This record gives sequence, C-alpha cells and structure tokens, in this order.
Amino acid sequence: MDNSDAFDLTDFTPYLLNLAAETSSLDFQPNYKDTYGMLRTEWRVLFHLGRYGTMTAKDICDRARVHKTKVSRAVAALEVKRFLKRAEMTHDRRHAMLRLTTAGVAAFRDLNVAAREFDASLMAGFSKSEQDVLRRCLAKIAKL
Amino acid sequence: MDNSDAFDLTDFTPYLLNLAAETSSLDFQPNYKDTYGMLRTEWRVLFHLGRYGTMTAKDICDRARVHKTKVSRAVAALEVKRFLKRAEMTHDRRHAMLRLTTAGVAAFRDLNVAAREFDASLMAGFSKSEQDVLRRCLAKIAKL
DNA sequence: GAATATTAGTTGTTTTTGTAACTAACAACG
DNA sequence: CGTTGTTAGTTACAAAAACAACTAATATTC
Repeated sequence: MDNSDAFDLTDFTPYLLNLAAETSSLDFQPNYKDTYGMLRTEWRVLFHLGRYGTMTAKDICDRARVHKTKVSRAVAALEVKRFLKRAEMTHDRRHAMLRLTTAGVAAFRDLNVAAREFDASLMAGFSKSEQDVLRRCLAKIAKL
Repeated sequence: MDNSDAFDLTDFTPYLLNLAAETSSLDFQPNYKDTYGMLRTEWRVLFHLGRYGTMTAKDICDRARVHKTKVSRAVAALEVKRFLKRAEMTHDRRHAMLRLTTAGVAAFRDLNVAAREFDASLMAGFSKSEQDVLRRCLAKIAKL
C-alpha cells in the first residue's frame, strides 16, 4: 500500500512551515497570554501600534494581513483591558485613530524585549547567512 | 510614540513563519477542499495512510503531531466519505487499523502529485542550497 | 442634491479548534 | 481474580476563527 515513489510529508514545505509556525508560536505564547491575558491577534495589534505608532484599524488590517473582524474584536478586547484608546476623527467619523495607553506602551516595551530575546534564542543555532536565507525565503513565500 | 529601537514585525521569526505557513496553506487548500471536500487535518491523515501504509489513529497522532481528538474527527469524516475503513484488531479491540479504500488511494495519488507540483513551484525561485538551508532551519525550529 | 456605491467597522451565525471528562479494553499488581 | 492503572478513542462543552450580513459615514454619479 505505501507509495515509495511519493515524497515524504516533511518534504512538503507547507507542512513543515505549519509545524515550525505552530511550534514557535506556542513557545512564545506564554509571554502575552499568562502575563497580560492577551490573544495572539491582540498581541499583533499591540505590536503594530507600539512599533509603528497610532493608526486606524484598517491600517492594521492591511499591514498585518489580519481580517477586519479579528482586528475589530482584538481592538475591543485591548480597550477593555485599558491598553489602548480610540480617538474619533472629526473630519471622517467612520474610522478612529487607535493609540496605546501608558499601560499599553509598557506592555509593548516588555513584550518587545521578550520577542527580541525569543527570536535571538530561536536563531541561535543558525549562522548569519543561514538566517538571511531563511528570512528571504519566508518573505518570498509569504508574498511580502 | 513609535519605537525606532524596536525591531520590525517581520524580524520576528514566529510572525514571518505564520505568514508564510498561512499563505502557502491557503494556496494549496483548493486541491483537497474543492475536489474532495476535505479539511486540512483530513488531508494530513490521508497523506499519512497513503504514504506510510495502514496504521492506527494513535500512530498518526504521534507521527503527524496532531491531537487525538482532531485525528478522531478526521478519521470519522474520511470514513463517511468512504476514503478509509477501520479494521478492528482481534487481539486488542481498543485500537483499529486504518486502511484507505480504493477511492482513498486514488485521492491520495492525485493529491500527492498536486502536492509535489505545488512544492516544486513554491521552491522554484530558490537555489538548491537555499532550499536545503530553509528545510534544515524549519525542521530545527519545528523540533523535528 | 437625491440615489447609489464605497468604506470602516461591528454584530450575529456557523465552523472549527482546544480542553476536559468520559468509556471501553487491556495490563499489572497485590 | 479484583482492584488499580494505563491506553485508545470518543464525546461534550468552551474558546476561537471564518464567513456573511449589517450599520453608519462618506464619496460618487446622474
């Protein structure tokens, strides 16, 4: 029954990618989940606002490649947790500028450090050139 | 507000990995979804049985790193679709051997070809050595 | 400037996943 | 043997994601 001419499961790049993505995401998860009670999308939104400054939900959708319903719910959750505030724009009341609160900025700083350290340890086993190759390949596959 | 000393979102490997994994998985998805009405886990289970021959659900859990509830549901779904049969083992009736039906084997063969082609086109832009680096890095990150 | 189309964002409903508790079969130990 | 423990697998319930329909505000077009 087994097909020896077939390639192995680990030869299928999307499978390998999913495995690596799941593993690394799960390992990092405690950082935002345990301490701040955040979900992954919330952490991404926070990261965006912390790193790139104030912007609208739409901007986050476009930049982070997250669907607007997910962003909408993440923003609502972050607002409840007092990590961000909305400021309606006077000239176009459809969208609101999102801005991190002091607590939001503090959480971002903390998580940013954790993310940096996590990334460093994840890359520790690879040479600089391997890291470059990995990064370029992933960016291309992700169509960035 | 923006933190210029912070590293970029795309410098955070787990994020890049997720983006690449999502993108490639979504692009391949039509192959098993549209034609065979399968979910991702079902496709993985089918792949396993097709590639490595008959085995129990537990074996699939261990080899494919999928939780037993997901495998259980995938197996049930594949059975309804007549892609596999269960054969109870006489000496230990707890687990059942899973075996693809003729239709299951046909689907596997078809999807295996599609997967191989998909992978080839995904890797087309990279040199052989880049592909090797990518594969090794992913395997290590995935703790394979 | 009324009718229509677009855009930003939300809400509601359905799928899918994740977690935990459960059943059934076997194993091991006294 | 019978009590306890372990293993394979299922089921039930809760959390999260995907998808579609909706509201409100602005743009556009005639």
